[in-house]
Amino acid sequence: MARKAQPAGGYATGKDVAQRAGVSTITVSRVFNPAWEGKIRPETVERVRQVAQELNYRPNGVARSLVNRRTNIIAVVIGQSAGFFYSEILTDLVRRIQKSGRQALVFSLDLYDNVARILEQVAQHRVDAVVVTSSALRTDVMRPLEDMGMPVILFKRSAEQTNISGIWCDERQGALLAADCLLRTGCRQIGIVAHPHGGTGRAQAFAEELARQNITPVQTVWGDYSYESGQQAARKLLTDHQLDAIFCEEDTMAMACLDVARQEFGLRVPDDLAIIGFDNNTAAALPAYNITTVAHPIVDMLDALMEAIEQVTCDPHTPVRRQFEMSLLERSTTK
Amino acid sequence: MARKAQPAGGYATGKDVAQRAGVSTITVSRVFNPAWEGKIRPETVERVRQVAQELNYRPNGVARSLVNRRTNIIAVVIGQSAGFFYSEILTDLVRRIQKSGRQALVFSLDLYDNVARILEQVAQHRVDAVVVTSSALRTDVMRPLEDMGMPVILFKRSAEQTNISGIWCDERQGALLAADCLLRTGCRQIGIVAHPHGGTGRAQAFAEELARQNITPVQTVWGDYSYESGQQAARKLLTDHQLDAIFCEEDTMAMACLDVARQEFGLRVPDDLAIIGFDNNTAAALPAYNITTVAHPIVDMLDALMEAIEQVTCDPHTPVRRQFEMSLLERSTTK
DNA sequence: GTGAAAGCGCTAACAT
DNA sequence: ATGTTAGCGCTTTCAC
Repeated sequence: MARKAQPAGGYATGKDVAQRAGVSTITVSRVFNPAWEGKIRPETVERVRQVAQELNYRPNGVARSLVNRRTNIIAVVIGQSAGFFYSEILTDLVRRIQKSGRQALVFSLDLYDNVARILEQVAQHRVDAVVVTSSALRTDVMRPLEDMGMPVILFKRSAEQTNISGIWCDERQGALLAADCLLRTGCRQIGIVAHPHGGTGRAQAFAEELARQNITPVQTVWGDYSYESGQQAARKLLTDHQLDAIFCEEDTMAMACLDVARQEFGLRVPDDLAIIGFDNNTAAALPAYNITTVAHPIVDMLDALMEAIEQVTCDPHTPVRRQFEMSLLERSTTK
Repeated sequence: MARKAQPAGGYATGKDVAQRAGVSTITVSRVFNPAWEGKIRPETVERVRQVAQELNYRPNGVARSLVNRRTNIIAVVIGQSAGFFYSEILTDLVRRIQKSGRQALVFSLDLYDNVARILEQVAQHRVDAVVVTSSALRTDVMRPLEDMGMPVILFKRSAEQTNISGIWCDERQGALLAADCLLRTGCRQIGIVAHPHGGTGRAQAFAEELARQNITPVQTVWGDYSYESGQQAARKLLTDHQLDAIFCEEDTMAMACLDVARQEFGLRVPDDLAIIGFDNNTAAALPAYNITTVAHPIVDMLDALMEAIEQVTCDPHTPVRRQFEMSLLERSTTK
């Protein structure tokens, strides 16, 4: 095979192909550009393709991006408290992006301190848009990107306080659904597991709704969306009080509560204790958990996101903003 | 703020900064190049940085890549039967890549037919290396990349039949561990859930080890690594036969077996039925499942992968190949 | 310490 | 239907 036909060190270029095929570089360019389909003499196309194959030539996407001022790359920034939820969303999102003819450059934030550096990398890459799913990220951190004029789309995190593009849910409304469910089924001694600066306002909205019905949450304890923090939260709540319900700001913590309640406190769920989570993780839907939870209409949201990407890559200066409603999935941890 | 100082439509360039700072473009380039740190008069640096900030200037990574012949991007190709396993690996991997100063361009394969097209995109992007974790991908599909001279590293999938770079496990040895465990604890009526063309040889090695001890598996049924396929497999096995153990080629299916055995057949695990999985999913480790499983030394493997990336980006023509041993995590689904 | 010229690989605009 | 010219934004010589 003609494996070694390229110039040492690098890849074959359009010029290499052009010379060997006896045409100009622009002709090679056109052969590999769908827009010129059919506007080049078939035998020329044939010859160019032939030589290209011999040389293992592929158009250099980097050079193309430079000229076209479009990379066809979407940056996807995911948060550190990924848990089960974001990693699922991630693969879905990547597939959608791929299907739209683009590619996903994925960034994962684990610590606060390097966020600026990472966003700096995003900025330098001249991606066509940035999708941010990390709810732990304060919006002002994204200012450098916005100031550059790089389109930012917040996904599945509140964008209410800003005028950036965003696809999010009315999480207060979701929290109301949870509160209603518990109150409706007779729960009165209610504990809450919340993130100290989750910024989602889920627990707050939940507590407010209880208050409207003259119920005060027995206790609120903190968790960081990890399974372990959920365990500790549950131990604390169930040791200190005689509860009949726990509301968790996130499913992974709800799963931990369920395990602790059953295995460590011998409670029957939902008879002795009801548990409601938030987010509809894949894992929470497993039969051994089957957690009642407040769910995002994730498919619709992804549809909206892809539309937003399409829009925003055409006109970066008009933000696309859509809010969705949440729904309650009543499974087996509530009556 | 000087938000609108850029030329219409695009981003500020080094030239823009140079003009406004009264220097040449090359000086701007140097100010933003770490290698020139300290070799430029501090007041020049100061002035350039000042103007750059006013203009929201960032060096154009695309242009840099074109000149440097390095994108600092690693392509990561993940398979369709992602389940819980790959999505976790993915976020870990992305973080590692990030920490090494590179970025991850993620591709997800869902259907067989567009694989070639997707790999074509990978090829055009001039990524510094390609990491392939999809075990459903036949190695010959990667030939175009290799022929181009683009470094491919197989990760967590057998690379034994090839001479491509790879980081993988001795899955036969892993399967032996599972077989030993079941036989040692007195299991004799053993069912198997395998992937018809998983190509991992896990079930085969498992069966061979049983044979060495004069045991024949009662039945082998097929699953595609999904939870649902695991359910069906379990129903079939447990309806047809009186088993005392099931070996699953993958954890998600083992979880399904556990649920079906407990909830639909009223079996006690591990007393009535032992279950062993493979891969050590995060979900399989949850207390409500706590599946005994054959695990990859995933941290070591990621370390090795990052080393391999480092190597291969320097010298693309010397493959880096390492095989690891697997270990048995005895949890609560075996005696 | 800084600059001028050339070129990375490609394509838009204008020829022919 | 194909070629020429110029330039995308940056960096690498080689000068000064």
